[in-house]
Amino acid sequence: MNKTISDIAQMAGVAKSTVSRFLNGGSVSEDTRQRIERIIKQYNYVPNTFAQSLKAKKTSIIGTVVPRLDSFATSQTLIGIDEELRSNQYQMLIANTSQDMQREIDAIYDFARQKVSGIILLAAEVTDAHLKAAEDIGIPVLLVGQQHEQLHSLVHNDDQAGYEMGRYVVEQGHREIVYMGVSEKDQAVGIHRREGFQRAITECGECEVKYYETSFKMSEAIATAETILKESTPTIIVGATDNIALGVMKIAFSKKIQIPQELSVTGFGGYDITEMIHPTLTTVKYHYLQAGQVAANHIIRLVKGELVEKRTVLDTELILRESVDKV
Amino acid sequence: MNKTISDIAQMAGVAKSTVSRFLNGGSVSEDTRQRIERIIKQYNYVPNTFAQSLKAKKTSIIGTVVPRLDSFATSQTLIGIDEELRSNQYQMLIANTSQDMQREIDAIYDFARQKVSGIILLAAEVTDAHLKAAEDIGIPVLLVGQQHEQLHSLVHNDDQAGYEMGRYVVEQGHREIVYMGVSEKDQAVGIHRREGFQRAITECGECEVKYYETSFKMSEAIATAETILKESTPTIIVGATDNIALGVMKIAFSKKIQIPQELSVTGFGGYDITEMIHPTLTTVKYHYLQAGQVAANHIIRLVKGELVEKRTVLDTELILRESVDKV
DNA sequence: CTGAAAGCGCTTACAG
DNA sequence: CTGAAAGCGCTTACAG
Repeated sequence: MNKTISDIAQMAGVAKSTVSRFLNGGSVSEDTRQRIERIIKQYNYVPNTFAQSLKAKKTSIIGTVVPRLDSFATSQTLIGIDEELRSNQYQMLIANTSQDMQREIDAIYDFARQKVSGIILLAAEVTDAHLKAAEDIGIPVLLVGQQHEQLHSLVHNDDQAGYEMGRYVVEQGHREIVYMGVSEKDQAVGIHRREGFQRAITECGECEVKYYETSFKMSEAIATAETILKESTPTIIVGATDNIALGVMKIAFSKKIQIPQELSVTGFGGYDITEMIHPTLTTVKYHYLQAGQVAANHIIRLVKGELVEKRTVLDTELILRESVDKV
Repeated sequence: MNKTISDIAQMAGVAKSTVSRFLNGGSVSEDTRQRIERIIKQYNYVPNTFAQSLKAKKTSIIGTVVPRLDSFATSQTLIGIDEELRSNQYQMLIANTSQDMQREIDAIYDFARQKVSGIILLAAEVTDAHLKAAEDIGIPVLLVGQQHEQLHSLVHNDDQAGYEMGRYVVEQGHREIVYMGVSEKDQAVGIHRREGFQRAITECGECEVKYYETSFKMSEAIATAETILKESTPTIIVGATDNIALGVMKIAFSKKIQIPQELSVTGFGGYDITEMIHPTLTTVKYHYLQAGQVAANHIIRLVKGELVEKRTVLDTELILRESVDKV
C-alpha cells in the first residue's frame, strides 16, 4: 500500500535514481523537480527508513540509557535531550535498565546493533564493563552525571553544590551538623558532592560534621534518619539528595519535631516537589533540562566528528527556602 | 567489521539460506546446526535488524506516545509497558509530545513509517485526528487512560474511583464539599471521575457539592484554591488529581489553615509523593504499573491478531490516610 | 542533468 | 535437509 521510490519514479516518468537524487538534495532540472515534487505530495510518499539505513549503515537515532524512568532527574534530562534532538532531526531511543547494571551493558550493545549514531549514558556508576562496551561498539558515547577520563562526559558541578551548601549551613550558625550521603560507587554524589561540603566545613575551622551513609531510597533514608535522631540531636541534617531530605522531614513530622525550628533540613536536586511541600525545602538546584539539551548537542557534534570538550561542567544553584533556621 | 550472514555461511561451509533457516528456527541437520552455532558464537554474529525489517516489512517494536515524561502516571505506565514488552522480546519506542496535540498525531504517523508493529497511545484527549491517524496507518492501536468505541482501550475505573471517594467523604460527615475538577475534554478525569463522585453525593440525599474547574498544573490549582477559600469555607476540598490536592495543601499551609483539623483534602492518583508529605494524603490509588503491563500484553496480542476485549477496566483503590477528618 | 546497474543484508518460495 | 535465485526499497558510483 505504501508507495516506493520506484512507484514515484515511474509516475513521474524518471528513473528512481533521479528521485533519490532529488530526495537527497542532488541537482535535478527545474522541470524534473516539479514533477517529482507533485507526485510525492500527491501520494504522501515517505522513504522507507529501513532501506535507507541498510544502505547508509547508520541512522539518525541517538540511544539513551537510563537507570530508571521514575525520577525527576531522569525525566527532566530526557525531556531536554528529546527537545534538542528533535530540533536537529534526530530521534531518541530510550532504554530503561531498572538499575540493573547488566542490562545497562546489554543496552549499549543492543543500541550498537540497531546502528544508533550515538549513545547518551545516564549512569550512576561507571565500571570496566561500561568502558569496554563503549570501546567495543565504535560509536560515540557521552556520559551524563558522572565523569571518566576515557569518555566524553557532562556533569553537574557537585563539588560547587556541596561547597555552597556547606558554606550556607555554616553561615547560618549550625554546628551540630549531620550529612546523610550515599555510596562512593556513585562518584558524583557519593564523593564529589560530599567533598565539596567537607571543604566548606574545613574552611570554617571550628566546624564538624558527622557523616552517615544511606541510599537513594526514601524508605532507607527514613530508617537512617530515625537512627540518627535517636543517637544525637543535630541542629541540621543535610541530605545528599532531595529524596533523602524528604525522608528526614517525614520522620521529623512523625516525631513531632518542628522544621525548621527544632531541626533544619536541606537537600540537593531541586526537584519540583521541594517547593510543593511545607515547609519548602532549601536545596541546590541542578539544571537537568539544560543538561539534557547540552548532552544532545554534544552527542550530535561527536557523531558528526566535530570537536567537543572532553568534560563539561554545569553550574548549580543554591536555593534558599523555608526548611533552614538560623541558630 | 560486523559479520554478515554471508560471512557466517561461508565460514560454516553452507549457503546463507541455510544459516537464515537455522536462525529462524527452521529445520537443519544436527551437524549443520553445530557448525553454524559455533561460528555464530565465535564471531558474536547478530543479524542486521534493518535488513530483516526491510524484508519482513515489520518490526518487533511497539511505539508508545506519551503526552509528557515528567509525570508519575506516565513513568509508572512506561515502566510497566517496558517490562512486559521486554519479556516478550519486543522493544519499546517512546515519543514524547509535550502535550502538543499535533505532535501526538505526527508521532502516530512517524511510528507507522518506522513500521512499528503496534502503538500504545497515552492520550488525555481523543480527537477525530487521532481516530483518522489510527485508521490511516493500519497498525493496531491501543488507547490507555481514555476510551473510545472505535479503538481498543484500557482505562482505570474512574467512575468507581470517584464514587468511592464520594461515599467516603459523605460518610465522614462532610457537607460543605468542594470538588476541583478539570476540563471535560479529558473525559476520564473531567467527566467519569466527577460523575462517579456526583453519584455518591446524589445517593446521600442531603448532600451537595460545589464544582470548580482548574487545570493539571499545580500553579493553577493553587490559584483556584485560593479563590475558593476566599469565597467559602468548605470542610473538605476534593482535588481531581493528587497534584491539585497538593496545590490545595500548599495554599492551606500558607494561610495557616490546619489540615485536616480545619480543612480536609483528598486527591486521586496515589502518587508516591502523597505518602511522603505531611499530612499524608488520602487518595485513590491507580495501578499505573499494572496498566502498563496489561497494555503491553494487549497490544502484543493485537499485533498477533489475537482477540482482545475492546475495553478493559482496571480497578482502583481508596487509600485512607491522614488528610481527612471526621466532622 | 539523467539512467542502468550493482549492492546493502536479509528472507522466502522453489527445486532438488 | 539444502542451495540458487529473486527481491525487499533504497543509494551510489559510473557512464552518457
